[in-house]
Amino acid sequence: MTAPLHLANPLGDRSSVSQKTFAVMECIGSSGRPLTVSEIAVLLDMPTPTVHRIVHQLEMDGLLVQEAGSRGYVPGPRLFNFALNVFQTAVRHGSKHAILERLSAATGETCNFGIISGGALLYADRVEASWPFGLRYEVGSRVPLHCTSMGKMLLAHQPKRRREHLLSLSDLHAYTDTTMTEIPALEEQFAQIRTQGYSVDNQEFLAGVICAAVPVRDVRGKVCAAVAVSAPQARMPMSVAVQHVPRLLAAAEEISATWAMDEAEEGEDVHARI
Amino acid sequence: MTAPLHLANPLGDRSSVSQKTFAVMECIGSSGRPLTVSEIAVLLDMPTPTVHRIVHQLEMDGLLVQEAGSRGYVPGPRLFNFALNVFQTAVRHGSKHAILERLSAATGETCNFGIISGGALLYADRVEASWPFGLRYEVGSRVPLHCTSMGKMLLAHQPKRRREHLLSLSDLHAYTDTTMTEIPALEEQFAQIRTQGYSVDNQEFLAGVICAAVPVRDVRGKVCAAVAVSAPQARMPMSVAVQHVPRLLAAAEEISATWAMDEAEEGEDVHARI
DNA sequence: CTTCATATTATCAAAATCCGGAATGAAATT
DNA sequence: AATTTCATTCCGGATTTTGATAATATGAAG
Repeated sequence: MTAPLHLANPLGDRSSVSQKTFAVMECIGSSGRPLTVSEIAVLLDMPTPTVHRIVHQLEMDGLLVQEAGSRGYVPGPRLFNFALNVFQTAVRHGSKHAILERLSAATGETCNFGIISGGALLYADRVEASWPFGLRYEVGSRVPLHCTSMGKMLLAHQPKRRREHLLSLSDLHAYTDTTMTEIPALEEQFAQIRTQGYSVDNQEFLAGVICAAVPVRDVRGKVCAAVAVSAPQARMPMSVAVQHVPRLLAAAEEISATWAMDEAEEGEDVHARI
Repeated sequence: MTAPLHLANPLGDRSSVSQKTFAVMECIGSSGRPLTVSEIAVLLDMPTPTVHRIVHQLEMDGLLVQEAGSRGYVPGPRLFNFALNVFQTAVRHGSKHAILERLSAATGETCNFGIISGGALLYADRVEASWPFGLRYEVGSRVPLHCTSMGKMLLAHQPKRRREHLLSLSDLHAYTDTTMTEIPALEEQFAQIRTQGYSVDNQEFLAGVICAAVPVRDVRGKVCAAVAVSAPQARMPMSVAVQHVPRLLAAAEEISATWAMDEAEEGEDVHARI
């Protein structure tokens, strides 16, 4: 429970069966070729009997099939079908991504869209600037809430109760010497964030990296996500970051608008759609 | 172990955690809209706490995310990425499908590609004839081995040991009055199938349905899959079905040829590809 | 603002599953 | 035929899973 959430789990935990099972499917999916039981065992560093059990189960479920002739396994029909369905729901995702791309083009920097997920900030979408810049926090990564611009923005707009809960899950680790680790100081900043309408990260998580974030509101006006721009200080000092805020706000507004459209499509009974 | 495999499990067993977990993901994927914990519980007929636990775990793993604002969950970035990978491996699958389409056009009937999977015959691919014909065994379905043309073809070419094992798993259920349920009679037919190079199903599984199948061989010449044509007897009496055999053989040969191409691409160290 | 109905999340002891080393069996390679 | 590699089965101890119950949060209605 007091899990070390510091950074994103790079390949996922593997403590539960489900996690191991998904890891096996992911492994086969990303390799793009038939994999044998023992190859999977090596790639995932798991005991052979365990992999065998999982693969066998997945075969019984129609999720994997043995490539005709060879000994390797490939995604089965049911998995293709599942992948297709997941993909079709991506249209919603699409319009948001396009907005981020325009924002990135306008600012010339990397732009992110984040939400709170699992007690941390999840990079739900991102568009990289074309600049050569080593640091890569990919989509799906999780970063701490208390020392990132999007994290602080979202914390600032949580109900007090939930904010306290979220902060209690964190150890408020000091990643750099500007990281804020005291709750009173953070609360003071949250108030300021609510007033000024944007938040910044002045190298509080990664030395040399500056970010600025604005809130994204849902149909009812509640803050539910954030949009941010990030870049090395050398290229984007704080004064420049702040100048991007109006553009960020415009993009956030556009994203909110896409949700209003979604809303119109819905409204049926649960059973009607399946 | 003595599982009733008669027909395909329509929505999959749900005895293990992994199966339940996948069912939850599948449910969200196929609904195409955000689903809440309790909606999922209703749809899958599972206890709410169980669904809650699974969803929470999936959220932690980055596979699901809570749709900004709402309480419903949608596929997360990691799941999109996975779906993309699974899809990319479909190109390989693609060439086989094109061959089946040509075969279906040439014969004017529904054509299938099947393999043995999980002790039954799995429809790994199929192309439907445009004729109006109610019966639909979709891709991913499993049918018995002992009373289908593809099943008998594949059984006939298994090593004796494995064939005995596969038959022992089956209860040799009599689906129609032409179904063969005696091992000696089946063995006799297997010998005939090996000699004549094709197998037929004379309404042994479904009354009124005729099928003919030929073997597909892997690079080393071993039989590893089957191609079949099927249609209602009214349209395709046995005499007509047998006339399609040369076309079937040609298609099987084409499919084998695509594997020879695959083979050329492979041959690297396991670690090189991930 | 308070109350009520509904949905979500936490708890916990019993029960079932999972685990993986070791042994065995099958198949490819030399 | 011998050798090596890979796949599969076994099995009892350890860990996880389970789901009824209860506490809590949310949102609507009064």
